[in-house]
Amino acid sequence: MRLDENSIKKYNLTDEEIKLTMSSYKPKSYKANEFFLEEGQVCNAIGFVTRGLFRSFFYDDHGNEITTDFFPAGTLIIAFDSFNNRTPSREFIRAIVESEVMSISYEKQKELYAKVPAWNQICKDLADVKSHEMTERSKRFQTLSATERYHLFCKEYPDILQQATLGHIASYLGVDIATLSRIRRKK
Amino acid sequence: MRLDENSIKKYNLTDEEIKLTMSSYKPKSYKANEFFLEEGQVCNAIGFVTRGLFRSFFYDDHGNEITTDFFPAGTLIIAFDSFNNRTPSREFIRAIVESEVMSISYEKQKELYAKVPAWNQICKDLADVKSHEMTERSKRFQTLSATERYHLFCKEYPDILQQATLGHIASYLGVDIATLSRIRRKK
DNA sequence: AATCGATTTTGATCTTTATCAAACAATTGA
DNA sequence: TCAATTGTTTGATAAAGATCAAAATCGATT
Repeated sequence: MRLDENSIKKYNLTDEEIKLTMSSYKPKSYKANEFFLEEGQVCNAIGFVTRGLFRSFFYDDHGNEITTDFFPAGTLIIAFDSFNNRTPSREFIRAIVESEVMSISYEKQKELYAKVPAWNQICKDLADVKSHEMTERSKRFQTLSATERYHLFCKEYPDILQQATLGHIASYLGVDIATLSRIRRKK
Repeated sequence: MRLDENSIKKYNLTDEEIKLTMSSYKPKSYKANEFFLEEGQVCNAIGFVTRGLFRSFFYDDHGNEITTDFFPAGTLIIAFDSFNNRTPSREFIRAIVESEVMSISYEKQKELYAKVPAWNQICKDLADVKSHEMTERSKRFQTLSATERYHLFCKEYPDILQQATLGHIASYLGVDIATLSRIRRKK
């Protein structure tokens, strides 16, 4: 989920509101492999990735890590369900490389809702974007082969391609590691 | 997306608000194969299915109909992207059997926002539910075989199983028709 | 009841993807 | 720098799923 200066403009925030928003966010650094969120925790913050790359994943029945999403710089990092419903997350979110995040706690976020009304709309829109993204992702599984999904991934996320391992990408695309290795070679 | 009396209770609507809401919805009947929404139209209404079954679909590059969702009684029927962004839909929504829908226009919906504040929260929550559903759907494509996806579908939607064709379900699950026929036989 | 169209099943075959195991390469930390 | 770990490639083989075409079934209509 991407959030940048342009996309925020249309909400016409006042300088005061922008200041309030900015001061609510705190920067934090993450070493490679450090967790933004561990399984079983309630997701207590929304993070805005300013540098680096994260991924979210869970363990399937066979104990394999299944990557569900990547969070490069410029995107929001959040365990949606856990954050919204205040329930323990069944996912991990972990830095792939050294990263930096501006984050805001659940409580601060609630305060912002009251002080900066536009935030309600922003969060509604974020939920819409998220559901759109997930719908597109499902459509690809419905209609594309493993090879096609991989090529689309390469085109869309050339940056992630450099930093994530083959294994991360394979599980994200729902393909076996060995198979993805062969797909990659053929290009 | 399901919406029933129980799920609506937590918003503590006043009698007045409930009356306003109810009077904003108009019933409409659909014959089998009639369209709730045709491709290229802007989705101008949210519908609440009271009877019957709908499905949404689009055409892929080879001209095949790809079913993206089913809408049985008790669920909301809406082309999310189109409705929210006021853009022409790339999907069709069509009745599978004779059906009935309570629907509200985009404009009326906007009015409700103003008159019944809780509707903002309801719609935010609906977006959250939608993104949750789509995330789960993606996870299944990532981790389950065609057979496993089909069995889960049978368990979760025994009613749809009776009314939709094999072809509808096959494309929904991302499986070839012939393959799904064989999967079904083996059970 | 006969017919038309749509849907489903089936057989034969081909392609894609998974599995298992081993070798190889890269990375990290002592 | 040298293990030790982690990640990637490769080969052989099996299983899953797609494709094509024909036959069978089902429903609705005349």
